[in-house]
Amino acid sequence: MPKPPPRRWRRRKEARPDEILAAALDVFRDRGFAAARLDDVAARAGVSKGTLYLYFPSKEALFKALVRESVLPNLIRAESVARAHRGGAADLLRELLTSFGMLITNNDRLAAFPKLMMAEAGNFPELARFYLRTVIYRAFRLITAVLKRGVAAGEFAPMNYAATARLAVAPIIFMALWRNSFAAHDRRGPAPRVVVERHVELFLAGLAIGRRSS
Amino acid sequence: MPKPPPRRWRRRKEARPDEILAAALDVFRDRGFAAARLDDVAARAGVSKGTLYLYFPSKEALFKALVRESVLPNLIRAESVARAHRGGAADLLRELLTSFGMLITNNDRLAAFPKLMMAEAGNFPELARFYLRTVIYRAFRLITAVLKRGVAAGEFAPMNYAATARLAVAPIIFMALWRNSFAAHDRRGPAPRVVVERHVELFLAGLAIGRRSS
DNA sequence: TGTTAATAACTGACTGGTCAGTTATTAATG
DNA sequence: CATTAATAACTGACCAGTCAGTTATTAACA
Repeated sequence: MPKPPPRRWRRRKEARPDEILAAALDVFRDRGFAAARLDDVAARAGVSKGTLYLYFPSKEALFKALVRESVLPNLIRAESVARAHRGGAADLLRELLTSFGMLITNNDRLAAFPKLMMAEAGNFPELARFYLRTVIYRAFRLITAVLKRGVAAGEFAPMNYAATARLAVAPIIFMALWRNSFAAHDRRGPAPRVVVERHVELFLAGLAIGRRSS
Repeated sequence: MPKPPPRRWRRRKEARPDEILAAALDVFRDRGFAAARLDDVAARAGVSKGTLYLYFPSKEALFKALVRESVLPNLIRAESVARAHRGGAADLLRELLTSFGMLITNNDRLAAFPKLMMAEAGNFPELARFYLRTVIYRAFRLITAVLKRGVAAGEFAPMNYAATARLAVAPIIFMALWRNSFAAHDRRGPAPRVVVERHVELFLAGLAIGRRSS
């Protein structure tokens, strides 16, 4: 009796894109954009390399799609939290920074983006401009709005907004980068959560109207 | 009349290593470690690729030599500043962070290291461990010592040292990374110097004994 | 309802190009 | 003229993107 020929693959037009994106994010996270092999992405997605190109025209397009699907929704959620918030600016800022910090220290896949961008911006300027416009400027705008709200309400001392907005996120981004670079070799370091909490505490203390530092 | 055969190259055993290192740092800075071509390094050093291998056994060895020659001396200088300092811990910390910030925002070549390490640590774990041991832990140890000095003197409130040491340098590293990734595409951003100054101000204000933040 | 023609999802071998590291050879120097 | 710094051609491995061919699925028809 002739063996029934095993089914070698299935048509799954709907499910492919998401599976490919998930696989791509994992491989990009582990190896970086340039060093990631599309063969590996395909293998992880359970598909052949040719199939990748049925759904995404290039490696770069794959990356842009990832930013839109994985990063942007979180930023949009943060914007709506800010819009809905009714308490003080310090409270809102604490909430935004803490949840950003938790998100990025608990979620391996999200933590990959800062590393990917920092690492590859130089060699893929188009990707850098895309990320800057789509994510970074938008995040800075959100933070700046909260800072201004706080100054207007007399909660925060007057400040250089652009510089301070960068300082609000810098340590959180730093921890995300750390997680994807040195954390694997660093057994002594403090838990990322602790660093984030300490940052929020220190940052808000510095922002508050009151004693001068020197 | 026979043309005098032009001299095609010179023997310069002493000068080569430094010239090669300088060229390598430039190329690594511009393209990252993995994407840097040794052909480019050689060309920039005015030498052929084979010559590189007379002086350095591998691309990785080239990088380690760079860390030892370019990064370490600055760290060692900072340690001796700290040892010699006779004023308060806040003063010393301000001085260390400011000069670190100035160094890294004014010196293109030094600013390259954080980017290189963050970008390549995943794919070159041996390099990551080397940098962690040789540079990062040593820098954390220095900052921690200053923080402890400040707490002992009653200048700073008690704290989690490991977390706070990371927060002291995080924004400065962040600016170095920014400089090598997004700065080229970012016309609006504040001057790095301003961000560093603002960080030092904010950080020291947060550290000081006094009002609680909430 | 079983057979077959048409379609489109999917495969994987291949191409063209890149680059770290090697080696046979050449030329500067003492 | 022996030594060795330096060259440049070479090798082998790697990988993004392509495309001719294969197979699952659907639709038309008997």
